[in-house]
Amino acid sequence: MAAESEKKTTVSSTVEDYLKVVLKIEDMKQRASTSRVARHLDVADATVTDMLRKLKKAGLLEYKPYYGATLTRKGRQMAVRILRRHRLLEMFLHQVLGYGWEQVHQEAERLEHAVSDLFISRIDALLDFPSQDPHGEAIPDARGVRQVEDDLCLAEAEPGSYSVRKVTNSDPEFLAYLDKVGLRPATRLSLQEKAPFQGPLKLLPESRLEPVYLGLEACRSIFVSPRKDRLRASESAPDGPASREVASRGSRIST
Amino acid sequence: MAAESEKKTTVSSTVEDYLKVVLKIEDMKQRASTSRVARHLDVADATVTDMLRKLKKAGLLEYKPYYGATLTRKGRQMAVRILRRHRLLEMFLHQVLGYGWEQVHQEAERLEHAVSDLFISRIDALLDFPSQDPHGEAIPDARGVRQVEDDLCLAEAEPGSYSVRKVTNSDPEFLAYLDKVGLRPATRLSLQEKAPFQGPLKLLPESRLEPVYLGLEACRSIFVSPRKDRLRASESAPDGPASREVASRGSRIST
DNA sequence: CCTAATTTTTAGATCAGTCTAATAAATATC
DNA sequence: GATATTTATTAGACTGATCTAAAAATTAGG
Repeated sequence: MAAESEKKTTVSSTVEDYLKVVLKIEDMKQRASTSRVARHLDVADATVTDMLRKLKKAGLLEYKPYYGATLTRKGRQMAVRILRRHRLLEMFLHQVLGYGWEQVHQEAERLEHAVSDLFISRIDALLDFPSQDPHGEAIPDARGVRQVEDDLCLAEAEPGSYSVRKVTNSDPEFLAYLDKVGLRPATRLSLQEKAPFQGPLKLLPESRLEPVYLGLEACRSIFVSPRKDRLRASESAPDGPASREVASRGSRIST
Repeated sequence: MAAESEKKTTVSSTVEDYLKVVLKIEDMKQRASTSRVARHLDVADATVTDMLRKLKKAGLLEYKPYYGATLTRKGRQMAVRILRRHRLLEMFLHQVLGYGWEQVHQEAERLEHAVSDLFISRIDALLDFPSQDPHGEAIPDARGVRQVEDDLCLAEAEPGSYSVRKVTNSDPEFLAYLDKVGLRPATRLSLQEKAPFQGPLKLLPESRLEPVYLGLEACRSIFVSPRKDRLRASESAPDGPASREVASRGSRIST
């Protein structure tokens, strides 16, 4: 009895993609329904129904017809492993091969299925075990542990001072635009105004003279953390501890 | 009319593998017969027959039933492109990620199908446009031009002084063994004796006190060039010119 | 030149991943 | 709560890459 512990199951890159998407959806606190998964992968709903059943049989996720999927520990573990590969690869492409942050996603998307564990551990060491990727997303460590991110969505933020923590959108056009207006991870900015009726936000990124107006929808993929350094005087210690390393972050990501 | 020039046809990685194998066989001056291709790819003969017909239809090779395949310019071009990717990747893994020369082949075999042209051009520059891979094989340049290698097979060599130019065997076990006995690209050695009746060769690699005995079969994958530096005095200029760069070679490949 | 051995091709299947069209279940609306 | 809308599943089919077994062509031997 028992046993069945560490089986080094190998799956196709298609399966890896399905797991990744389910993880992503679960991370967004949404239900991984057939159609939602289908939209993310750009395949027909029927294809997803089939595949989810196959993945259930393989023990990678639970699947309830007409409801959707939930990763099992095994499935989640595999999904996190791919996520780690993806983000480490992005960092590698950015730091070592000089890719722009808007270029890394596409390439990593293919490489994540092709590189070996050795490759991953070598680039991890070469990059000095980074904890964020070029978009500011946390890179799970070798054990699969993901650092908790403590940020808020710019679309929901009130006027004030912030730093960009991460951008959760991989569209190269969009990222290139953000770059152009000076909005990148670690950039400091002040949110000056929110126009009513789903209107745009008026932002002033550091090292910019003119404000930038950004649509609410676009702001949904930008996450920030409040900056307190303006109000040093009144600072107490309001929110919890947990490892933070804002400094190393800023320096690591740079341009 | 005319036209049909530069079509950026994209093929599956399976097709890339077939083209690569046909190129390899042609390079060995052999006929790319169904069964030979099948052996290289470790698939059934029938599968190859099918595929060769498909590739013929795609204009990548000529195919005569019961004879075999010949690459067209277009097919050869694609095959050389993969070869370039493969070898550049090997060099990258060796030089940048510290892979042993016996480890690089397997990884490159997967990556060559996944990396973009941008990736290739970036590592090419990073490595300063290398002309050989870690096994001493020529890396085609961006235009697909392959530097002519001028070497001879150790299995055919007469006793004398040589340098290892390349090793055309990707079996990690074998390469690890060569490494252990001090035989690597750029190693100087003297071939001291050839035992008769397909017997082993007695070799003395530089920086070795004891000779190494290597079977004839193993020697078939080692290629060497004669060293004249022993006989500096009597040196004339016997064989042709053509760009040679023995020096840069040695220093580039190193350990 | 005729048979035997080898090599290659044909025929028929399988598997993974995908699709479209039709049907069925769940959810929303009045 | 009966009907309409949306969401999912089933059914049937296709494509690319592969296999095995049987048939056919080529090559080799006497």
